Amino acid sequence: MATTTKKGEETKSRIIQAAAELFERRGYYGTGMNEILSRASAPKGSAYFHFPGGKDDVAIHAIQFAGKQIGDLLKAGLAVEQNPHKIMGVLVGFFKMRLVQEDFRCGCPVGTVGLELSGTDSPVLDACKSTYLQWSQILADYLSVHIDEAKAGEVADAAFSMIQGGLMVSRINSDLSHLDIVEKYCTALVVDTISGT
Amino acid sequence: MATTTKKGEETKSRIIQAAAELFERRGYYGTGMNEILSRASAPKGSAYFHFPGGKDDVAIHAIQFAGKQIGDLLKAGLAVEQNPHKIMGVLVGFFKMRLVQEDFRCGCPVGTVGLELSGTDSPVLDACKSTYLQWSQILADYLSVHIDEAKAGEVADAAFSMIQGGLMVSRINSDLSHLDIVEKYCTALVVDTISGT
DNA sequence: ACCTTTATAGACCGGTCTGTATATTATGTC
DNA sequence: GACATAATATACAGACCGGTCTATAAAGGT
Repeated sequence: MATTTKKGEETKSRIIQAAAELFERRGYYGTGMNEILSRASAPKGSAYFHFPGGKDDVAIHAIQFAGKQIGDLLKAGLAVEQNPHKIMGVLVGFFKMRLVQEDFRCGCPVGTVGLELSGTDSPVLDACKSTYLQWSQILADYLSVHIDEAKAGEVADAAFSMIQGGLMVSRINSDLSHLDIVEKYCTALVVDTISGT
Repeated sequence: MATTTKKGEETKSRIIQAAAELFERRGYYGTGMNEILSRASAPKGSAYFHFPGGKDDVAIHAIQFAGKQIGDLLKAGLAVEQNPHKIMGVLVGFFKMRLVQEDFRCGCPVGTVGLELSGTDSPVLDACKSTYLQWSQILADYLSVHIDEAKAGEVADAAFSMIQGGLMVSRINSDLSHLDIVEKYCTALVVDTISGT
């Protein structure tokens, strides 16, 4: 009786992964269920079996999946690089690599969907919000080792906003220069803060 | 033999305005022609008469319209406030007001559409790019009065990215705090740059 | 007033959207 | 192997998509 089968779980995660990629590229409204399923090589019946809540259900899982993935990469990067002078280079460098690798068709897996749904009460938007919160917290935790907690949260939010903005503008312009500049001033912000200006 | 009528121009601009509002709220894919026309109280025949290029044609005009509108407001704000310590407060304050007034359902009329179409060769994306360029240039021109031109361009791009990022994050979170922090650090950036740190 | 052009009006087209229904096939337990 | 359930497969439904078409109405020039 029961217990989910291995094949079922694989199909489910294939759908989530395909959805995450497409939502990141073209947003919520620009991505169709049929396209997701075609990319995941899964039939419609499987989708609505694994995700009875429909497109929203898929989108929530996709956002959470992508959010955790990037969150883990951020944590890993921060753990490796202890030098505050270089830490922003690591973070921004990670996003620059993503941009180039995917020909500026992706960047942040949350931003586009979040903007499209902003101001609504969609549960998908809630998933976007909590993903942002997670990422900010990771950065704040790192900074709180060097400075007091309140200041760390503020600087983390500032750096997070800057990176998000640079990522968006660079992506739209198909040009890394904005992200380069953000990296530079973000580094200055962190260094100045830690050295106590 | 020719000369466009007044009524025609009014319909056309009503369509552009309705489109600009909807594209800003829900992006390119989330906005339908029928919805635009219903909001503009215009029939389909008028739309495809004034915009033979279809949805893309409407979107380009909408982006350009909204871009010029905001550009003019930026110019006006910068002209009134000559104190560099306050200038970022003026700019960010303008966007904060927009967010609150529209219940976080709008923010930047270019960002969402730009992200959805990023990495494509859509002419709509081109309109987004050149709008961003215009805005950056306005800010750079203001700063170049106080500092040399190269530095002004760089700082303008940094401030522009920061504001865009804060605007996006604040909009998604339905919370002005990120934009508040961005305003603070953006002011510091401009002041430090002008005073020559 | 007449006639050309501009503009409006909306029915209509093929296609795609999300989601449902139902039949069939794997899968795991006993 | 029998049996229940997990999972797949696909046809289908109704709404909506962007866009075309033709007919009609308003406006301007002479």
